[in-house]
Amino acid sequence: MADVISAQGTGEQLLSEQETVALIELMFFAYRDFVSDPDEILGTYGFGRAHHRVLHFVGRDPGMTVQRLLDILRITKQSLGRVLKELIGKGYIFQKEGEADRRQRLLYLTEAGEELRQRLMDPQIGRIRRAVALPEGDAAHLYRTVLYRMVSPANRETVRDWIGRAGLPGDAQDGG
Amino acid sequence: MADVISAQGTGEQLLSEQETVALIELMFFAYRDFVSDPDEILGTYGFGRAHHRVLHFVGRDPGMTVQRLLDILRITKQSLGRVLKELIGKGYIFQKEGEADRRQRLLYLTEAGEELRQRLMDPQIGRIRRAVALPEGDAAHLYRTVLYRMVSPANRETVRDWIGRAGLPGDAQDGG
DNA sequence: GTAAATATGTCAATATGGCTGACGTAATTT
DNA sequence: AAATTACGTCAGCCATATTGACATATTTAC
Repeated sequence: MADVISAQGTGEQLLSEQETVALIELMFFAYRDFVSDPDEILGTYGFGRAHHRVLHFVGRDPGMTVQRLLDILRITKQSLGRVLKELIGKGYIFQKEGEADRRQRLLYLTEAGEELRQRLMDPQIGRIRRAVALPEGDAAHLYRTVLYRMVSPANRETVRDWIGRAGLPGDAQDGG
Repeated sequence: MADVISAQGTGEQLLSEQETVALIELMFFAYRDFVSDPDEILGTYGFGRAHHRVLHFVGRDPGMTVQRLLDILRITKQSLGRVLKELIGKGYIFQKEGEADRRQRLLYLTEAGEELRQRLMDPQIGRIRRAVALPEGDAAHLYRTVLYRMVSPANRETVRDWIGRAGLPGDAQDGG
């Protein structure tokens, strides 16, 4: 870590281009392997990554509306439609009419859905736990902070609201 | 950071499921935004994410073979074929017969290719630099370490060889 | 020197997961 | 009563991946 360029005088340093490129590529390799385990499992069910996302987020917030799911996934309702239909058809998700607003079709996981969601998540939990199990300080905290700061400022409030309960660092003062 | 479960007695701690799920989701959100800037630029060229990957990796290792590129990207040559043909056709990449082995078609960026690669990389460099510009210790180093440990052990040697020059931490003792 | 393996390219068919645009229905809000 | 919202669906298109098959040139192995 010798070739850093000093920055705003606040103690932070500007990463060299070479070091930053290494991080860009590590993002690619890490993400590739991060999704490889669930991908394999999904294959045996005839599902894809899109199904995983739906299962995961519905499981995290049971009773969510279709619109909320679309906002999180950032896809169109037509794209979601096919995936959702398959998940419902195969008995992993069911819908319930909203009580307050009967236009809504609130989303829930069936028992099979909960099971599959957990099965898909297990290898990722293991991978992350092992990755952050470092002797040097609080690696998990710093990792979370950096990932959070990778999110575009315009999206941070939404992300923060979603993650919420698991605790995020105080919002920093950068305009990325 | 209260609800951690102590682990192997080496000072590391096991992350709670809740905290780990937050990291899983942050991976998703961070990666989504991380690729959003290049995606926008690529659209104006009629290119997609696949073209970006090819431009990036060829630019990082000019003269690489097609096979080496396939190994890095982990796609089939048929998938690469179309993308490569478009990049060559539009003048961003050119091929040169290998001198030692004349079967090889070594890959290089044209000047336009170099320019586009840099243009696509710039916002990602900025995003990462801002994300790791933290007062708390060496955030970049820790971030790189964690990302590296997210890579499957079976792939770490390849990744390490690739990243190499930018310096990676000593290989740790986990069997992820 | 012939046979086998390697590096690359290409044709064809298929799957997944996105997209836009248009239209319809039911329920809620104004 | 009219406008808006929540949702679903049909149809077509695009990008990116897949498998399998086949061809060509070159290098390596026996």
